[in-house]
Amino acid sequence: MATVSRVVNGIDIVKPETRRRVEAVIAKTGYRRNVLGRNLRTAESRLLLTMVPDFGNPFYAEIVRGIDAVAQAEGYHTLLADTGANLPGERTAFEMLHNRLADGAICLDPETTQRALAEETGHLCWVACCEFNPDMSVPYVGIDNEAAAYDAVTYLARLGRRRIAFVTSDERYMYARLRRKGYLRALADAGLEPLQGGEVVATGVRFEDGRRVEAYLREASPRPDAIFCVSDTLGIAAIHGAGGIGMRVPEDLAVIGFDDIAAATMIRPELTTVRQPMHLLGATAVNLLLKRLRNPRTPVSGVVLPHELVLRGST
Amino acid sequence: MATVSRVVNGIDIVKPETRRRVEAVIAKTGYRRNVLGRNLRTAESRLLLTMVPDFGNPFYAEIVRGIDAVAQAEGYHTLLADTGANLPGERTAFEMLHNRLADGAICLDPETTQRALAEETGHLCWVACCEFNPDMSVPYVGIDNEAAAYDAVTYLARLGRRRIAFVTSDERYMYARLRRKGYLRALADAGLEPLQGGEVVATGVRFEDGRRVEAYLREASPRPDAIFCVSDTLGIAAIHGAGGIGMRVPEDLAVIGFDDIAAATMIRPELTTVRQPMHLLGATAVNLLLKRLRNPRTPVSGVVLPHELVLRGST
DNA sequence: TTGAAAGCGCTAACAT
DNA sequence: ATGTTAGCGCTTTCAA
Repeated sequence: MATVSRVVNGIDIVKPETRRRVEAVIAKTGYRRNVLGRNLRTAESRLLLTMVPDFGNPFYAEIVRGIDAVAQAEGYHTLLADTGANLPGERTAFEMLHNRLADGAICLDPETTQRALAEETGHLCWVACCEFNPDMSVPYVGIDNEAAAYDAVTYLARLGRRRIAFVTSDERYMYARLRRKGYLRALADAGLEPLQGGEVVATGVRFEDGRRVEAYLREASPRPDAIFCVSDTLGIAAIHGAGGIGMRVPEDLAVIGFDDIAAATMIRPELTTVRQPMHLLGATAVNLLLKRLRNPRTPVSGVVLPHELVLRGST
Repeated sequence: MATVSRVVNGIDIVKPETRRRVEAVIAKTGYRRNVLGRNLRTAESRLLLTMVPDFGNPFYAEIVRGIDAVAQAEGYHTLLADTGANLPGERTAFEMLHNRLADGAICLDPETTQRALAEETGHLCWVACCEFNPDMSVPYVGIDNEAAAYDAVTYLARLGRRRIAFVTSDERYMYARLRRKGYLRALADAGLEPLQGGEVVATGVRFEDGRRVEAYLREASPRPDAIFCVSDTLGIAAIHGAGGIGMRVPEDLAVIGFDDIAAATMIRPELTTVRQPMHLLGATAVNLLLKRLRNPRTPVSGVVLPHELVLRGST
């Protein structure tokens, strides 16, 4: 039994002849070691969990690819949990960490949920990605959302736009709150007033949620001459909605989105947006996590990655 | 120890007084049973795996929601594995089944990979969703892809279109092969010849892969007057590409996609497409899986769900 | 109704 | 270099 274990784990104090024999039997019987037993014994699974608030948001896809690429290279498996952006869903995922079903997790969930959990999780090993709160004593990686929004809105103001609307969604997300802050600061610095009634709250960032934006455009008075959205999906909806009521983009309405998902260049006009380094965001998150996993005493650290305003036809 | 186990599992031969005491201690000490130990003992995890070939394809999102909804209602957890549509990725996921880390799986991977695995998997419990081969002796749920494609192309022909192009992608997917078959049969029945050079093979079905479609449109000679795509993402790219070379949709080019993802109604013109009952597809898959899990001797069965041609502005 | 004991499959320490 | 033993945390007989 012990020798088989050594062979399976590649511990090389086994005599070649013995190893050969063991391998032969393994091949013949189709034996496979039960990972459950191993995990129970070693209290390690070499499995990482990615907690995604909404599987349907294309923004997360590229991040997940970044995560998977690094994790795989480091000999870890990855699995995704769709938490539905709520506490019970996240708790379920953390349960798996407690049970040592997974060694660590990367959490993309709203900052509010993260905070609620940070108190319960004790010593569990996880990092925050995209959504984070520097005060939370959890390692994180993300961008400077306020600065990014500031850049986008300032650009609109420089273009001469005066009535700049703002489309946000679920403000349980820190990123949404910060982008609003950046929006307001940019307005102030440009000497502009927030547009009356120009703060639109969508129910989420799925394409479907963009209907709310279209409704706003239809009814707005005064009409905006520019619109900054916290997500590309919403920005695309804004362009669609503008078309529906005969507003021309960008002549009558300039639109800026956020993320730079693939669909942003599949519409007309193409969407100006703030690009996030999604792949790198995911890759960095895993590296942070692995560092802590290998040495739990590694001090908590945060990484802020650069964003980039990508100019296209919608402005 | 045994009594605690009884309390935790809600076995009600425990004296109320004892139960109360146990619960008090549990609350005080923050004890939580280790699921790994339990799984090892019971050889059951109450966890289901969904194997997704490409996390970035929005088509899968709604299916996954259907899966999660039913699974949760039945007391199962679900986790997603991004297999990358390749054998090693899928094998890794199946490994988890072997290890009893999960009880069963729903597989959305290409039929070719599925088939390769069906031979290795032995008695593992899994079902095929969307992608399936009725001859494989694995339970499945999907739509009639050939008939659906036939309907779409026949509709184009009835519209008077004569030069109907076909955009497909990765033909490791059975659905792609079947849709091509439906396309060809519809042409034949309408007395049309396949358009010369009008079969475009994209590298995948992501938005990015749509560039291939745009290139085709730019260079095609003769130009098509209609185009049927095996995916909405590709259909959206076709509309985008048409705009880039001054072709009007639908006047110069009618476009039909496949799936009815949310983005289909976020572009102009909106995309005519073949709708799949995604939520139901996922829900049915779980039910099939659960039936087998509860009684492994349940005969292998297949379910074919109805599709629907949704008419919009692109035709 | 409760407790004691065995064992799920594995790995790590120890003894050979 | 190999085998023996103990024990990871749980559930499930079996006895009390």
